[in-house]
Amino acid sequence: MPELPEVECLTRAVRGVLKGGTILEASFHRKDLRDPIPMTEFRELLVGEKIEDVFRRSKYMLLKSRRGFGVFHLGMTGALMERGGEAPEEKHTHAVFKVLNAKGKETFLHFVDPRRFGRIACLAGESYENHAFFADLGPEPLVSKNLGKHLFETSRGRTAPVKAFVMDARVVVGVGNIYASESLFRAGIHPKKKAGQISLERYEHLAREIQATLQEAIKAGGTTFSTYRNYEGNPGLFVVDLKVYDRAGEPCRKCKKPVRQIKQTGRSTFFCAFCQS
DNA sequence: TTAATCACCTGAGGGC
DNA sequence: TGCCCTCAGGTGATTA
Repeated sequence: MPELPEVECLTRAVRGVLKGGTILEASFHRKDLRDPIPMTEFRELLVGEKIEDVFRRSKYMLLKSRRGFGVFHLGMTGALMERGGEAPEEKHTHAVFKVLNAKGKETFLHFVDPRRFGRIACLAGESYENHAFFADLGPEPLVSKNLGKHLFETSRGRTAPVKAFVMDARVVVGVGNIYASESLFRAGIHPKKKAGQISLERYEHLAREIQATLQEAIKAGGTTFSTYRNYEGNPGLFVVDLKVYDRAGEPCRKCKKPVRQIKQTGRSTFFCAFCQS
């Protein structure tokens, strides 16, 4: 499932193809995903325009043209893959973009999303920061130099469990269910501990582990479960390094006691009751 | 304001 | 083999 590392890997791949290039055609095979797709506006803002940049904010990938931004979110099962032709190769191919890359070669990008939790949107103008998608977002964990202090200060007075707290994109972006469980395990913090009761020292430790976990996942090409595929259509490799996620009942990699699974705010949480307090 | 719950959606997997 | 049910989770809306 795409989280920040997967979107970062995708963004880097798409940047290599599309920055300095042009979208020649945009074909949409359905009118809506999570939201209606603004097909006409998307074509007006991006088709035929030079793509000046491709970048990521939170779990969104943005394409910048002279006239505005294309916005992609992969939701739960989304993927954007390079393909040799225009014809959909998969059942849930919802959009196909014919692209002329910066080197003058034609290629096709297919947006595939079986569960349709993804999003294709566009924004007119020169800035995106004030749009509803982005206005309330917290800092980027990979570039924030004072993430631990930020988490500590933001959490004062909060009674929500720390796992729900770090998954809140208004607090810090990009920490999804997998990496929240993994980072808390690595920092030795129990996922049910109240966010407001955790010390600055422990938040600084957690911040380091969030950053390290995300960086390692990016290096490995992202995490894969049943549906995630990267830009080339291949699975990510980070699943082999997961310490607790999806390992309920298996021995903890530190103490050998069984990893436990609980539900928190409707999500599965995996942790070691002996290593995390 | 904060926290919890629900809906959206489809495929995988288990039980019968 | 086929049907039914449950589960998975990012995000935004709704409720408490």
